[in-house]
Amino acid sequence: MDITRLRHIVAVSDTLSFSRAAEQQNITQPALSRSIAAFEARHGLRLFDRSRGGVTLTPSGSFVVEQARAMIRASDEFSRNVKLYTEGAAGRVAFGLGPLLGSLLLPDLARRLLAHGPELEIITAVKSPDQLLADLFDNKLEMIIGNVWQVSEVHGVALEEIGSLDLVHVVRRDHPLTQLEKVTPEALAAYPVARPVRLTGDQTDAGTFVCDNFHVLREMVEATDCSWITTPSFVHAELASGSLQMIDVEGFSNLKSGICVITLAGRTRSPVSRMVSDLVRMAMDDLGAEETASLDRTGT
Amino acid sequence: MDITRLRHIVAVSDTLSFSRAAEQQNITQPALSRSIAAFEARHGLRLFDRSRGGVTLTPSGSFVVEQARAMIRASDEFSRNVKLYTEGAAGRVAFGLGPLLGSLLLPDLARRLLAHGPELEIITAVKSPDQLLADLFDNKLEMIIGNVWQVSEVHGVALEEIGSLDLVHVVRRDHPLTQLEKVTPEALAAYPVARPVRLTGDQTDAGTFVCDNFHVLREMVEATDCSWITTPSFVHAELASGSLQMIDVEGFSNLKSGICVITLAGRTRSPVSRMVSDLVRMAMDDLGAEETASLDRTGT
DNA sequence: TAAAAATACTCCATAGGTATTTTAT
DNA sequence: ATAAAATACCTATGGAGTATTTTTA
Repeated sequence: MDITRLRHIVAVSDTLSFSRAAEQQNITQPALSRSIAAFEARHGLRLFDRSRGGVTLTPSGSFVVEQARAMIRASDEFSRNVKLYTEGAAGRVAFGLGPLLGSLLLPDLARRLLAHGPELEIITAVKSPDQLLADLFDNKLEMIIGNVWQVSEVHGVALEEIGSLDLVHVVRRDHPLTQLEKVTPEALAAYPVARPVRLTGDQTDAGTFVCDNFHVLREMVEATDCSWITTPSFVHAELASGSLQMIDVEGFSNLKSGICVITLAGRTRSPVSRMVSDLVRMAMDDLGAEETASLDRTGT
Repeated sequence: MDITRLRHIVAVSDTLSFSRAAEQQNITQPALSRSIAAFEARHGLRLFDRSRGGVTLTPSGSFVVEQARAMIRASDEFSRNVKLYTEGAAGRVAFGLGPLLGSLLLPDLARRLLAHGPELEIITAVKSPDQLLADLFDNKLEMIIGNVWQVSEVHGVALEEIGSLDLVHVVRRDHPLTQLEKVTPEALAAYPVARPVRLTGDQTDAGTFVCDNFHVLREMVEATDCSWITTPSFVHAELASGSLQMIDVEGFSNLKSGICVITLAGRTRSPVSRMVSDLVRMAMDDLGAEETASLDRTGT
């Protein structure tokens, strides 16, 4: 049952003329005549009476046209949906992020995504790396936006670098460490550490505060003696106001965190997810530029 | 967008194997591979990942399969509806009948029609012949089941005989005319006449009662001195009980009314209407046999 | 007689089949 | 090494074009 043929039928019904219908359908009149005749022969129905003063719909024709319109609507909708999906303007994607990237990117990303297509269904999960990986292997997530080091040793996944974040140590305003030109690791170890995830091998001489909510971490660091490794963009306002300050720790200069898209190896990605990771890449680039500017400003 | 191709896609999605899907779709594996590849190439989407341990759906594939299922449902429904329509088991027909045939046939006809297909939409109109013809020319009715003489002189309509009804004069029990072996037209004219339609040229010496409801007419004749021309079947019970009696009017012996299907000339009829007129024909044949038996019984 | 649909023929795109190669486990 | 998908090559069906005939108002 070719949709084209149904379009022919509806065209004749609309124009009540084989010639005009053919023109409208961009085929010749004989081709259209044959198309209609083929349908009539196959189904044993006469759709149109061609006689005195033109073409008229038979009751059968009227019935078939009604059915055909529904079919054509379905077909058009199919084409439209597939096209939108292919363009990344429709469809579903579920992806995960770590706490830092979630806090840093999601608000802005959500805005961009919603503007990108009204028929998108975006499902995000902000969790710890191991939970994200479990969901990825469970096919609950199509991709993870994460740190390179988190998955570098995991097998069965594919990594695609999409940018990097500068990482710096920050502490509260008037923290003793801000007095030092260069902070040694030993000096740093005298103060508690704030972290988004528990790290095996932490030297917890002075205490560790773990929280996967970066917004909470930020406020917490402002109010305690904790040192914290974060990206300048996320504490941009605090650095500008001075409520948080960067410190220069020996051996941690120009620390960067590679950000990548993590997917199951060998899996083809959806257009939507490509669109999302492109948006993330752009957001990262913007952040990079911003960060450089911000660092320059703070540095000079 | 060929539905066949969508069926191929869904089959692969269901079996997760090109070979098995091909078998299920009654084509060879290479043909199916090409079918899928063609879709993928045309839309720039990869539907399936063919790799380690078999075939898996990509997110795109999952999306397309979902859309395709809707499309296939629509297609199946289309085919089903057209098939049912062609068989006369679905669809709509509007037809008209005169008062006699309406009263005589419709109750039984309705029963048969409803049993014939649950997806039928039957619209009937019981009106006077001129109103029926007007509706026919207005395309409000597809056909009329009527008397031959009602339309014999009308142009633009086609007649198809489907049977005939015996007509007899009846009067109430103990009516003076029942005393006569043979009733002359003059004797008849001494009593009022019951009719379903007003007739130009009526000799209304003794009065005329016009009502297009045959059931009403029947009761009315039982209670008055009216004579009435009707078909024996419709007053079968009354003849048997004796509350109505046939009279033999000179010049009106073996009076018959030809019944026909009236349609607009040159118009192709719907399968449903053919089915309906076939049922009417059968009902008429049944009535004919019944009537003959009845007449024989009464006659002897 | 003129306009419109049907027919005759030809061509070509495409779906499908058979045989074979490639790939991945 | 084997099972399954992809490729190569061929065929045939059918959809569409051009030219022409038939129909009917």
